[in-house]
Amino acid sequence: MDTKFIPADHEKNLYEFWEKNGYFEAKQDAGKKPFSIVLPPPNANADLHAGHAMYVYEDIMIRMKKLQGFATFWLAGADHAGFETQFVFEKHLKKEGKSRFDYDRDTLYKMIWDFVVKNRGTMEGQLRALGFSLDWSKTLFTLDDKIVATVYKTFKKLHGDGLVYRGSKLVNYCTHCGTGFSDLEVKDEEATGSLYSLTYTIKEGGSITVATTRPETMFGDTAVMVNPQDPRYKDVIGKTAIIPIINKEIPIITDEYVEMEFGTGAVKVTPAHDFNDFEVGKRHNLPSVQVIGFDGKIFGTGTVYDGLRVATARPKLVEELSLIAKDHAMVVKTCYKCSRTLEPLPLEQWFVKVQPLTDSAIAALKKGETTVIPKRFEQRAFDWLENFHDWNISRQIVWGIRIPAWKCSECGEWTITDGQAPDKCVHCTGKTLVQDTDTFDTWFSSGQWPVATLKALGDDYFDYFYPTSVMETGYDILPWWVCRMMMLGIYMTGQSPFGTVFLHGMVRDGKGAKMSKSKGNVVNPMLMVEKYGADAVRASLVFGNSEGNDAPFSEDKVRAMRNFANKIWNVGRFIGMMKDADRDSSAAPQNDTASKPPELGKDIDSLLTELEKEFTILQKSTIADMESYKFSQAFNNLYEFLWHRFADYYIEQLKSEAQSGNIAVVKKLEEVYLSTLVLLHPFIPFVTEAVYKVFNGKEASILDNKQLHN
RNA sequence: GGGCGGUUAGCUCAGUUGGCUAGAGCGUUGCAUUGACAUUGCAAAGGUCACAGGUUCAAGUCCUGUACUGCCCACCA
Repeated sequence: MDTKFIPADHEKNLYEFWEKNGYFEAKQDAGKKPFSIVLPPPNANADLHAGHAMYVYEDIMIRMKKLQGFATFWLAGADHAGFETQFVFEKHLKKEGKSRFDYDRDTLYKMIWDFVVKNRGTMEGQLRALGFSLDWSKTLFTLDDKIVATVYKTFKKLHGDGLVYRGSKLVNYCTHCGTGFSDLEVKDEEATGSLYSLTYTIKEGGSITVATTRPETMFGDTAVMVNPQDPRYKDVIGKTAIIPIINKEIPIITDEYVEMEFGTGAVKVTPAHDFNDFEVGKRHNLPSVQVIGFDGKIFGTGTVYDGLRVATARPKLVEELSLIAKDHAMVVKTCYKCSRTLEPLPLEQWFVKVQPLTDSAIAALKKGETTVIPKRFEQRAFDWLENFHDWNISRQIVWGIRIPAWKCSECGEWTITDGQAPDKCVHCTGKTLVQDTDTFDTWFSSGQWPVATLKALGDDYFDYFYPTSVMETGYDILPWWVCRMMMLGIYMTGQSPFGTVFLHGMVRDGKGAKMSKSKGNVVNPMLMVEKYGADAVRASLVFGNSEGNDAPFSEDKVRAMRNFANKIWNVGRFIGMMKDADRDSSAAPQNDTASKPPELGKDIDSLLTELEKEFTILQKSTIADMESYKFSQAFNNLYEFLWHRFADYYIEQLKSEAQSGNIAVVKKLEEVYLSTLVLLHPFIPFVTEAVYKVFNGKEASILDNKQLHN
């Protein structure tokens, strides 16, 4: 054995040994209990970041359950990550001086496909480097035919059950990225904007002034609104206001929604470009006039403003009308990808009517079919589920699963299929059908991931492993993903897709600050693996943290854990040397103690008993802690025991005895040491397996150890 | 405006159902060492557990309030 544990000399070989010998392959076994986790599929196209390393909790659970004799299955997969990937690809195109508009749909799709396929191996290699015991023999991709087939089927079923409808609503639309988003994808930015006073002449005489942050939308105004209780405007209700420049006449109406104290107490109503106004418009049967296009430019006003972007039109209008502005703290909705301001635009989309789905998810949580750990996140799940709006699942991008809906050119109705192009319209039997150009929101398909994957592998897998045991992921995607998986999983199968939701925190830098490129504090986990080994990286994320809390990640901490791995290695090395010494001394002719059994001194005897006892308690508490998802505590106890009790105390106390040839002492040390390795293995698989092999032979694996079987 | 966290050694954090003489990692200081490991060992310094009340034989741990701080959500134009 080397004097140091050098991860690079072992990790790759050990991983290959496990993978080649099928240690990670799931097998249904009627004699065993199943334990399954579906890996949140990382973006196929991107490198792993520190957050992905937190999936170590899944590896810990899987390896522990394997050691306990369960039939385990950790399902690997990759996500096409629709918009995310297309966004990256477009940046890539831009570098070559091109844009998405230079290609037709099929070509663009094909190009992105090749781009993703080329990069996908990187991510998978990184998961391997972290030592994750994923079953690679059953890897799936979110665009695999069988997965897509399930997504089509679900959509059709939802439509058939009246839970999917086509609706024209306002959508937060990014005119730069060319797509709309769901509520969850919108990022609010605090900003100091300007609140302008905009005056409309009243036809019957006088004028009315409204307060607005977006004067340019006045071209699309279809009413001016005041509070019915407002004495100031008593006389103008029902009269007609005239929009400046275009001289369009619009009514002055009343609605309780107007806050008298805000601004001037009068509001312009633009149903086509404001969410509140859209609702007001519906209540009062106001027409909706769109004046901002999907390209972000003003149109249809018949003025010089046509063709101007909002950002250009606004100052121009402010100048032309000499509008007076006041600083105003406001929230601007921006694109979470490109950070540009979003425009609310009217668009026909497919919506999922969420209430029946959220109801069943809430019920599953209430009756404990699924439990959330840490508990505080369960409340959050309830809050989300109770407040979901109908879910817009259409995205105006190419990279994704195209929606299997065809519009009839004759009757204008939609025909939904489970994938194949229909030969005729189901409403009027018309033959000219055009497929929707939109694709599904990625979360609509990934929301079906646990069901779709197991179904794709075959009913025997589905029947044995569904519902899965644990869903482990970051708390940040509880609403996006976890809630949707419950909603859709229950809808598809009648059962919640997982028994436990275990949420981990965000990885922070060494100072506890959010990692971000602009701050330059991003720690690359793969670099740390190269430098200090996967065991060290894994351990550093678990050690001294509390589950569900954000976890600081720093080189210092990784180094400390590297030292621990090395300590484990050297304890093994020392015990190995003692064994060799015993062999040598018993072979020595002048050794007369070899003929009689070693007599344990009283002190030695009680030390060994004490050691045995201490280990037994440790093993029990480790199992109990892990059952209750207190992985960090389990690991900290193991660390403390192996280093500061076993090595610093017991070995030091028993050192001379062992060196002078007391076989019983060496044997006991070896026994407890190897048993501790088994408990440590889920956390730091490489060094434990490496040492285990030193003691048990090259072909042995600690994963075959039966110490934890019942 | 709501909701949820956090506030414990110089730094980053643990502290499970109240029993703590309050811990860890890193950092700091001193000593040790050619035979498992300097990626080491031994020892030490360092905390009125944010603040104010309360419950209790006993509170870092439970309750109430305050301050500061972080995150999430929300249609005031």
